[in-house]
Amino acid sequence: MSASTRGHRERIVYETAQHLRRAGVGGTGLRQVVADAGAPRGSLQHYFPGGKDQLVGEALGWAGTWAAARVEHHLARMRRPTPARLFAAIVEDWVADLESRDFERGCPVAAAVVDCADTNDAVRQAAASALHTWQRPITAALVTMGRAPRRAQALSTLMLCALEGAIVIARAQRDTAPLRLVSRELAPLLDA
Amino acid sequence: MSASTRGHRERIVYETAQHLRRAGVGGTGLRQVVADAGAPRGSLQHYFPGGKDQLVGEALGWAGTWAAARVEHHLARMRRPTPARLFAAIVEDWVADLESRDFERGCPVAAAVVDCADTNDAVRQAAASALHTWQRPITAALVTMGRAPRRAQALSTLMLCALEGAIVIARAQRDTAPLRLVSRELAPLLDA
DNA sequence: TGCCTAGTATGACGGCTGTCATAGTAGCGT
DNA sequence: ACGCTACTATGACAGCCGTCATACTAGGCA
Repeated sequence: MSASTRGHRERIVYETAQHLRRAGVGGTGLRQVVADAGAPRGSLQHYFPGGKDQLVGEALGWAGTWAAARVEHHLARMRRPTPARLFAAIVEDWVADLESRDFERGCPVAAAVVDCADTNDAVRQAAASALHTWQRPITAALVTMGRAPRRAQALSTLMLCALEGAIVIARAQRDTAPLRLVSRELAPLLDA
Repeated sequence: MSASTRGHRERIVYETAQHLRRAGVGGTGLRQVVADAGAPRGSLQHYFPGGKDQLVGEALGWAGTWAAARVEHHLARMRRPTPARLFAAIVEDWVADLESRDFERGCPVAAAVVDCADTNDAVRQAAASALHTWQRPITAALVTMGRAPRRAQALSTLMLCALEGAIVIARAQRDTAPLRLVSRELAPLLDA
């Protein structure tokens, strides 16, 4: 397996995730994905014999892993981390992304859930798994900050709910104010 | 305009909204919509010359109006309303809907944003407008409960963000726990 | 009676979708 | 040199999509 071919596979997964963020599952065409990835069309049936479902599933897996890595990244950079500061850092990532790309892209997990939760259980499970991958390091960090495990779980769930909803509303309004608002409003509750 | 034909138009709009909730914009086929609405296909180009965009826009408008009516309904039934109690009532609507329909349907506004925010500005504006229609009575109610206008606006935004995100996550996990959680966790903050 | 409008019916159109069958190439191990 | 594997290439397939053109029916109104 040469380096370039492995590159093809990874680039297809990455590009799929980006397409999901822009147009959802139904709006993501596989021909367009491989074209944007600079990969040959034949790679699709070679690397993803499970078809679109497999590809979308891997894209969600990649997104979850990436999001978890961002959480770790923020934690590593903080001198005195608190739940609210962690949340603010995650939110700031999204503010920057939305503003720099003109609200083009949302969360791929939300896109998959909205399009497939009722019609495609494999994709729904992949979305749930990605969410879990994302939430786990947040919960763990809150525990190290002194919260009881149950409490940490509740607070990280609250963070993700507020964040996902704020992303949707921010894109609808083309305004990042909702994101900043949830970060600010939840801060005292998170650090209490 | 006879009663039955007006019924056709309204039923098409309603059925479109329900399809949006299940499969998003891309997954909603117009032939299927009119079939489920019990309406003739010809009604589509007669009532909605603007095509799918117009239809989706009207479906979002209907959804926003319906949601606002639910808010008023809850307020009318409460003896001593508080922000947290209003939020709990709205959340309970969604818990009941998700549980009774096996997590089939989410929020049509979120579906439209996720699928079209980048590719279809008319639909995006309709979604923003529906959100506004929904939020307005909430904000107004918070003002009558004694919050300053700015504060009421912030709190109602927080409510909708947490709610929309919790719906997405609940559908991913097929579990209404996130909805109940945001209702419980935000209560002290809302009623503070 | 006769027009005019509202609503319905139906078929066709081009385009895009995911999937599959088939054939081809490159390169490495033996 | 041979064969095997990894990967690429390409065309065809059926199916659904939104849209449009065209023609039909019924009912009110003059």
